[in-house]
Amino acid sequence: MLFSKFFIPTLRETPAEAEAISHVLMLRSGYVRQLASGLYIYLPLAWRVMNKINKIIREEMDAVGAQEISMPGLHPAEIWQKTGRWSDIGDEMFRLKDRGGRDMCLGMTHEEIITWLASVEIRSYRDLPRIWYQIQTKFRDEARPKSGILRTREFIMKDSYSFDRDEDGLEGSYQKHAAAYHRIFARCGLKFYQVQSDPGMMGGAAAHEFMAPSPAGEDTIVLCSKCGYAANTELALSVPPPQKITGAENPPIPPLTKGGEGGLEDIPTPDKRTVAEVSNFLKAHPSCFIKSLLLIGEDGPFLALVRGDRELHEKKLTKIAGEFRAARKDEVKEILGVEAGFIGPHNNKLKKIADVSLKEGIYITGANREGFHTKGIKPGVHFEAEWHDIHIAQEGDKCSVCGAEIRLEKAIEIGNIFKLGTKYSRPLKAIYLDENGKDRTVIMGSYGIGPARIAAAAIEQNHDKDGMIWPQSIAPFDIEIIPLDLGDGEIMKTAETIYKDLTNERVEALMDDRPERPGVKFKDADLIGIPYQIIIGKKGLKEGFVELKSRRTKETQRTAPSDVVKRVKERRLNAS
RNA sequence: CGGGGCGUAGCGCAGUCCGGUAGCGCACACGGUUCGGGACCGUGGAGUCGGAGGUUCAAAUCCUCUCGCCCCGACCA
Repeated sequence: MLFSKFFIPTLRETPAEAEAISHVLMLRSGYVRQLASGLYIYLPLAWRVMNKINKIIREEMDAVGAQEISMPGLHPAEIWQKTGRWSDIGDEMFRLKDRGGRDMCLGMTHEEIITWLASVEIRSYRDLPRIWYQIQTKFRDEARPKSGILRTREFIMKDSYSFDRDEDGLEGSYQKHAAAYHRIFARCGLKFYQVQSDPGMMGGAAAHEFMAPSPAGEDTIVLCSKCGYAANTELALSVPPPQKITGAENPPIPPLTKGGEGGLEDIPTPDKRTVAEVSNFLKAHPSCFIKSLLLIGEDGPFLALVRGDRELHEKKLTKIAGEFRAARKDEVKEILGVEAGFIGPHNNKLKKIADVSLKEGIYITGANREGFHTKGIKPGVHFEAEWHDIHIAQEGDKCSVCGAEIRLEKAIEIGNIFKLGTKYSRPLKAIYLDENGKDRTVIMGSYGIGPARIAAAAIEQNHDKDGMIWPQSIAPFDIEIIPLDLGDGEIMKTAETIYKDLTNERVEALMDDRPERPGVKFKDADLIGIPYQIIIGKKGLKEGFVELKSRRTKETQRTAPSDVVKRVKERRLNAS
């Protein structure tokens, strides 16, 4: 391909609206243009990358026996009404009416549609198992599109769906997908983790996400390098380290009473309400405090208790206690008779859900008395509670499985796998007859990959100050040929010969035949990030060599023009 | 949906507080000199100042409304 004929509108300056590195680089190096918030045009370079990614996905999906189909992007409302999602899903679904006034929507995902197909076509246990997939556009009216192509309102997704006779079958399909996904992401040159995730509104029992670590990621994952525990913080368990009493000038230890048993002591803490304020005032570490949060649940008010140095995990608590909201100021006063800054778990009969980190230790909490905190609180002694892990895992916590220290990383979700069970097959009546002629509901799984996110993650993980550095497997071209002087007959003859030879060898080469100065060509080549460059200049040619340069390492190998094709092929083999 | 920021030439920005003929750099076109890491000189074209309404002799600038884009949070099937 000739650079002069190929549309690569590189930018010298960084566009103002871009923040994420992948976004900045994709704009600057002429890969994408933004049409509107969350809507992007993929220019030729980006589209080549997408096609390479999709090709890898197809190969690996086909290899586990999946079959590609294509479903409509426009759906009738009726089918979404049958599964209840027409009303469960809010503004995120694009809705419209056809000319006959029928409700329609743009597909955000295709569980309903594929299950409809299964319900019509799958009759017998002999028709199972099945895996069907497509690579197709989805529409979601995102509350906040962001980070370039990482979160958009229209995007391409590989989505596959498995249909099995029973749970064992589903487990098999699930593992097939997990294995295929590992191969896909590895082949795309990504660093990634498979982590436990929240099945959420998809319903069903188990779910995992595939996460590419990157500061641009929207998710945080918890990782244990000792036992391999890996989970999204939306559900990750962890064990906070013991409370820090040492060094405290005012430890939460209660004064001794006659019986030798620790009693409670109220200490004045005027106008000190937050953990930070009281901790500062009393010179005691935040882990010596109990944070008491008054919440209003479906069955009335209750207290959520977490240690002062940890945050309440609302999602975890919702799973335990159902929907809730924070109590308003006047409600706190009415229910506990005291301002929010001074409430504590003792002296009241409210239902309490406490974080497991509070099981050990002695604490300071609000005294349920204006301007006072109470010292010497022993959970289990001075108050009773239901115990659960309801804190957000954070750096410094220990692994809940093996006790080793965990670490947290930001990550981009590039794929997910869900065990759906019968959430869709039951309402849509995807039923088969088993060997005994008995009706059974098909067991389903759903599995997604975001090709654009693979591309963005690849850039986030592979770039330097000069631009992108594509993994060989998904690079838009294998190599860029850079003849430095178009006016020099020998340079051009050498460049054209190499270009032709590479093309004959099915190496995809981009030749920068523009009448630009060398500096411009070098800068653009580094920006667009093709993994290898062949630089052909007057000086080298005089001594009989061209330069084969690695974009990543910037290492340059002097090579005879006649050898360069061979060398390139060697490198490609090593890379894959 | 809550909080913040920004809309001026294709791109990056100044000018807005304090109203008075719309500017700079890059890019673009032409001529010349250059040619191994975003060259230099000269000439030139290009702007409904996001939009609507208002105040004023006069509005990019002040007021009201509105649209769009970005960032943080909420949400994320």
